[in-house]
Amino acid sequence: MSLRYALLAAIDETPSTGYALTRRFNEGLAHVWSANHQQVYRELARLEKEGLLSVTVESQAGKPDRKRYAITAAGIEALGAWVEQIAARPATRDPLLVKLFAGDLVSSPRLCAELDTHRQTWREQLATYRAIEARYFADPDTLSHRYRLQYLALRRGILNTESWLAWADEVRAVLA
Amino acid sequence: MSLRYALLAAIDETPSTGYALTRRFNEGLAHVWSANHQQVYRELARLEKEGLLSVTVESQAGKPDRKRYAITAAGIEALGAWVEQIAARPATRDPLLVKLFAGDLVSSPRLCAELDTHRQTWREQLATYRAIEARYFADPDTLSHRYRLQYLALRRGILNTESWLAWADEVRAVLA
DNA sequence: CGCTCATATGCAACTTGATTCATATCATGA
DNA sequence: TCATGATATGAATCAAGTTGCATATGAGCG
Repeated sequence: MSLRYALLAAIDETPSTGYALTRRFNEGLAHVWSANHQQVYRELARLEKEGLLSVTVESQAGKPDRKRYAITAAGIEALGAWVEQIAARPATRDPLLVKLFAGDLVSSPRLCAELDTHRQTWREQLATYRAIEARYFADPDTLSHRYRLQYLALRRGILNTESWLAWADEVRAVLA
Repeated sequence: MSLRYALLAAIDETPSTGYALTRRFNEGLAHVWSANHQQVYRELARLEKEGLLSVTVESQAGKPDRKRYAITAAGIEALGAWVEQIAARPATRDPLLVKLFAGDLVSSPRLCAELDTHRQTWREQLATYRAIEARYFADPDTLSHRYRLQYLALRRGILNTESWLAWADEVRAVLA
């Protein structure tokens, strides 16, 4: 249910095309909400049908046409109403923890190997987040309200990744 | 896809009924994988049909009949095969972060109120985890392999909740 | 006697997300 | 010339999770 609001929020910030939004939801916004292009296009079509977004088709020389979406007054209202509601925290569902739970069927080296793979991903992720932090949020005090909040979302990504890395160290120590 | 393996693992540990499993997946196992009773009963029926579980109906005096499930050889094999595969990390999808992203539509006090609600949940959760840690895992070195791994899953729950609380403090400091 | 609560099980409809397939333009390089 | 990759869009199908509804037993309470 949140994809639509994530799209509305992103488009509220900058009117964009499905293609550009897809890229954001797989890169810069992946620590907030991720979605593939099929999902994005489907939801954009729905939102437009419901009048929460408006479309303009743009012809480009040398490239296929594209549709740029902008948020409507109804869209802003819907987004505002959703944001005001207190949402329940999402349930935890993590295959890696299920594996630990089924753990006496796996050998420790095997588990360690999987963990090393993930650890590598987390390290890279953390480096990316830290780069963004240094590049765009070096001085949080000077940020506008909007970007200060986006910075907090990034901080969440950083703290989360750090906590996975710390946990990986604990696991390694126990399995060794 | 992991629900079935979480069920197999839980039943491998102790043969149980759908009712008991549902309770575990909403309480003691909620930090690993959560599921409601409809999901549990549906999946148990499938697993039995596929021969990964066997059933025994037990009559009880004064209470409805219940079905106790046990894992079969095929079930153990399927679980083992799944555990060996390296799984991709699940994508992040958090409505709370979407709200921050849409943040200039919310007032800070409103966001703080929501955060305080969640913070309360996290505190209680952390207390529960710590109680389990003290009660069952006081001396990790003496645990069997199986319970040592379950302890690591619990540790993940603890680190995760702590990192949310730390983040909540950061948010509070910025919004104040 | 009817009410609610805990135990115990399940179906059906719906929504969301993942996967597979499809189409079209143009630039670049082999 | 042909293949590849980036841009740009979407339908169709499948799997997983959510929500609503349904049923049955017995205990305890007013």
